[in-house]
Amino acid sequence: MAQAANSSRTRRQILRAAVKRFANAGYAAASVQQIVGDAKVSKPALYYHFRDKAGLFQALVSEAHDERFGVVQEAAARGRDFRGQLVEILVALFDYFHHHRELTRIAFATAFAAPGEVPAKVRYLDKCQRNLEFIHSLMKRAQADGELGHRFDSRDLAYGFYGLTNFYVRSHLLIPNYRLNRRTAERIVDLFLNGAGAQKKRE
Amino acid sequence: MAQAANSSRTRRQILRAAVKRFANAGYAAASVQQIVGDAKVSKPALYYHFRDKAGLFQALVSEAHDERFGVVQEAAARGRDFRGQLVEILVALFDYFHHHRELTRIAFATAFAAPGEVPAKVRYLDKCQRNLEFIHSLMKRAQADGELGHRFDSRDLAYGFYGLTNFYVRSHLLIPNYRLNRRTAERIVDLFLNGAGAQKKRE
DNA sequence: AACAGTACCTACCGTTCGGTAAGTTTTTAT
DNA sequence: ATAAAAACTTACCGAACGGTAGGTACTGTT
Repeated sequence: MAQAANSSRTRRQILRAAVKRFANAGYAAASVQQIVGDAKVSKPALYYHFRDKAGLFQALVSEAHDERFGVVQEAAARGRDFRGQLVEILVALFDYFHHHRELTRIAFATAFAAPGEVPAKVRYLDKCQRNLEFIHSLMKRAQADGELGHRFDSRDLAYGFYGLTNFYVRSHLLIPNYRLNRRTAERIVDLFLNGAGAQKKRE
Repeated sequence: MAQAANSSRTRRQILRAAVKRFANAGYAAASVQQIVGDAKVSKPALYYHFRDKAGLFQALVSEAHDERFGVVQEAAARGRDFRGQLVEILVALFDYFHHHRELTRIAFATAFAAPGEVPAKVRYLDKCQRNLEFIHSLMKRAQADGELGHRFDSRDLAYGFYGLTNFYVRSHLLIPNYRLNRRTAERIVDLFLNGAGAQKKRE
């Protein structure tokens, strides 16, 4: 073959199979035997491309987080005003999740997994923090620009929006019939900006 | 011994050890050998009290969910008005989570776990739905009573509040320095009711 | 032609897994 | 006193686990 090691056909097949297995069984319950079976390669082939089971998992999750982070940043750049940014971010996330359901499952499960369940190697928490910090920076800028009041601490706002978002995505993972489209994104942003108590449309 | 089977000393010891192991390692990675080791009982003692590993886990999670649901209902009954109900629910949940950190970890991890990771026996989804439906009923009643506008669908509101709540608890699980007290509860409820855009205190 | 490195393979390692068979002690019922 | 059920024990399965030793086929380089 003699391709670049990161895009070898075998490597890609292993990753594809691993996503499915990890998504459906979790890290601990997914066995490398099943993975190499699905990928139609031998076990040493897997251990040639990845240091161990943990390394395989890590490569998967790390790449997914980075890609998602990039998507969010691009979306934020597309937004005209603050509300537009939030909507764009949500739409982009919905789209990303729609096309990477299994990776998303893994990411969520990993975030909530018991400390000893998932290989401790990478600090997934850091990657999540990075996302949160980005949202936080948006909130701070919106407050500085006067697009957002100072009634709430910017960190609380970041938590609130992040939480709202996560929950909708999560619900969609569990109950896929809840359709996540641009209209949903706008509704969530309005709920966030105007509150449940708002009686009429924002002017 | 000859006690009621549900409160035998051995059984309680097994459950105590199991909570710790499942919370720290996840379902699949926690082994029954470790559990009986911690509990200082033999393996067949465990299999005497529980049908199998899945049954042990199920008993744990099921009881936790039911207890939590009861706590929420009692809290809601304590609230004077709608806002008070929401605040009371949050305070009660914060308190419950504070005293049952490990069980909470398990509950969250289970909710997000891959389908094949956790024993399929019980529909945990149903227990979560029950919680959501209860919140939903509060929202509907608040709308009927005029305490809440009709700008948002009651189900969206339930999702929103549930999501906000979950996220804060979750954050607290991951980053315990974020203190969850009554003041935090009130801030979250205000954010939910008035929205991030609100500039001044609710009258 | 000789060698080195890549990219795998078959076959197997020691360990640990969930679970059980069969026997023993303790408690309760008659 | 005795049977029987409950509450365990030690000792041990077979299967599956993650991981590896050692060999092989195929490049590309010298």
